[in-house]
Amino acid sequence: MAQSSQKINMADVARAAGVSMATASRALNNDYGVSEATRRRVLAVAEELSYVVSPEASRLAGGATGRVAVVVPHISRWFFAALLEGLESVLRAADLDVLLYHVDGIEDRHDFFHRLPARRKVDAVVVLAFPVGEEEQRRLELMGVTIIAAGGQHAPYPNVSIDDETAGRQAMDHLLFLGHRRIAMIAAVDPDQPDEVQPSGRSNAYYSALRDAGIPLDERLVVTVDWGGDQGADAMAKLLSQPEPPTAVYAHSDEVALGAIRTLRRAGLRIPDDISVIGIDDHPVAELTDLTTVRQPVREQGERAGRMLLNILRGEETEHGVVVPTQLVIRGSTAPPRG
Amino acid sequence: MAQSSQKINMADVARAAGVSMATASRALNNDYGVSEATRRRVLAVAEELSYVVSPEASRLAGGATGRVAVVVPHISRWFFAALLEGLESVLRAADLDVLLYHVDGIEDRHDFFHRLPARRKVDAVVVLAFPVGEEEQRRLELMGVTIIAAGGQHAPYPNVSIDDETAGRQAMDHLLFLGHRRIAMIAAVDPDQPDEVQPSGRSNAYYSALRDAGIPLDERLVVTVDWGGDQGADAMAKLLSQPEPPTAVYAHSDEVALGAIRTLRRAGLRIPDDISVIGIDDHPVAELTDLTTVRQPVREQGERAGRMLLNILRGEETEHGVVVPTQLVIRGSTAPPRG
DNA sequence: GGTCGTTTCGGAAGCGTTTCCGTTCCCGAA
DNA sequence: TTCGGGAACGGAAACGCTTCCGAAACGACC
Repeated sequence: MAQSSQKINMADVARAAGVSMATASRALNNDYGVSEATRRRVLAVAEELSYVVSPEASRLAGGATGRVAVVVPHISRWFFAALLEGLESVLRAADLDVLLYHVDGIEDRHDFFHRLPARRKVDAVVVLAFPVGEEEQRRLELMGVTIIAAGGQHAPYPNVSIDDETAGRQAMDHLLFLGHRRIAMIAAVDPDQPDEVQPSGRSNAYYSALRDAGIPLDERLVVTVDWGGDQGADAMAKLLSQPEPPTAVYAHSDEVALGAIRTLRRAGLRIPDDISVIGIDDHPVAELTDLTTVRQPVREQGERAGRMLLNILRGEETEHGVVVPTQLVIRGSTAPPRG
Repeated sequence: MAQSSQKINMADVARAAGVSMATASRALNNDYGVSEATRRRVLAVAEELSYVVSPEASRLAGGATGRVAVVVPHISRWFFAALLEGLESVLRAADLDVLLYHVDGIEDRHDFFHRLPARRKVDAVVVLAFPVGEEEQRRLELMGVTIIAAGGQHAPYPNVSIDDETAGRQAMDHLLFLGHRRIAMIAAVDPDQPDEVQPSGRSNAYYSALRDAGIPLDERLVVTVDWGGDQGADAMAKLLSQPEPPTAVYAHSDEVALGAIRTLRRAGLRIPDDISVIGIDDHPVAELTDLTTVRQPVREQGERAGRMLLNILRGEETEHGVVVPTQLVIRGSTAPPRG
């Protein structure tokens, strides 16, 4: 049994199976043009010799890399990590390797698109949760690989995401349903994504909900801040300093909502008795802090994106834009206004 | 602007730089035997042509892959994501690509080590925050690649982490300093890491702190649960159901502490007036929820691990075991016991 | 000025596949 | 019996790099 466990290659397999390398290659790849008998023989020999094709050589000679690049910002935030987790799971199940490219900050991002380190290293690129600019699009296409997007603003690529406006409406409608009329909004923007100058779906929801409810807009009740808990806290402080503070706060995300709550608590206000707060996302912490929110299936978005990619890679048809549903989750941070 | 974006290879670069491929290769790889002037010229041309070496060809010919595998569990938890973030940043700065292998659950993990998908695909493997078993060690070594660990139990590899016992002592000593004598511990274990049967440093800290303070151990004040916020909540409920509840709770992690707090709040208890709670980690949410905790520099651990790896890959000397310091962060969830 | 040691550089042989062209073989149709 | 056509298979040229080995250039030293 003590065989020379030297590095054996396809030539060895071919020889042992009594076929040419060409045929061996075809058999090993389940390619067209090999008789069933031959294929079986080759496969058996390969198994016997516990041979596996060299991915490097395979790729060099023209095959696929079996790798996909994932570009993701802010990876230590739950949302992005969860997205990544979902994506990775289906990709790896399909025997694809995931090359991680974390881009934080606008310049980091520029750098990435400028250098395109993924070039000729992957079969596809998945852009997680950020908009792709014109110039960036061009460079991406230059790579000549499949591209898809997930979890974010609709890129011009196949993508999966939630409907932000609907999610926002679910939150606002809940507040309105409870009887609130003086509702503030803490809008959060990602400072690293300047493209997002146009009003977001989550903001639109605020305006349309008020309009539909016949409540006049009070500009002072809208505060826009950079994304983040601390920013949420600051925003809440600003809101609180007004002559007629809101009875409810609609925050664009759970983290921002948590920040707002901290300010509220420190100010001695009770939640939801004195003021209601609602977020969006259903961050795991939301459950631990009894925060009412609108849940979006984050991991699932990553998974869907992964499956989409798989389909495309296989040359199959696939949906182009998938929208996954969101859902109101009522917890302890919202209640009817006092009175 | 419409340049032919054809695939260019090293031969093109060499030609453009007026050198042979051999020299170009050496220059691109920062190899020995190229004059500084030549090297610069080659690099400039490469940049100009936005050329990157084909990892496949490079590897095939005997070079390095320029890739490192990162094995990480629970990626959507802040701790792991932050670790990864730090690691990735230094690795990418060094032009190494990161292959992400997410292993969740014990079987997933076994599967990984059994198949070792990273085989021949990477130059090194970084194991993030989980202990490596005997058998796994063997298989890892079989790969013949560099291996390091970060953020976790000391593996038999170069690694960086915190001193769990010290961290625990910082938390316990704070509670004791405030005057608490009836202190409970909610110990958290990772259900996916059965290796961790031996008492952890965080637990040891509890016992030694009590001993040093001359406080007799009350077994009923120790609850061990699986890691997680909900589990923390359950543990707290158990603690609360006792005839003589604690005046302070030491939780192994911030998430667990938050869970405990939820139970406390729901029970109508006020924090820190009625009961103090302290966690470990300084999860971003801790700041938002005014949770006193012991901070560990997570991102930094990832970065240090990355630099260690870089050193090793370069064949330089490097420290074998790095311990980064932790620090007590006093916020609003702890106070002296009610007198 | 000649010899020897360094340093820098080029030629070319692989590395292990895939795939483009053929070639052979077999079978049914004419 | 011959011929055409398709299936099965083989030869060999890429694929893009690294590296061994030797050549050339350049000083330094005697």
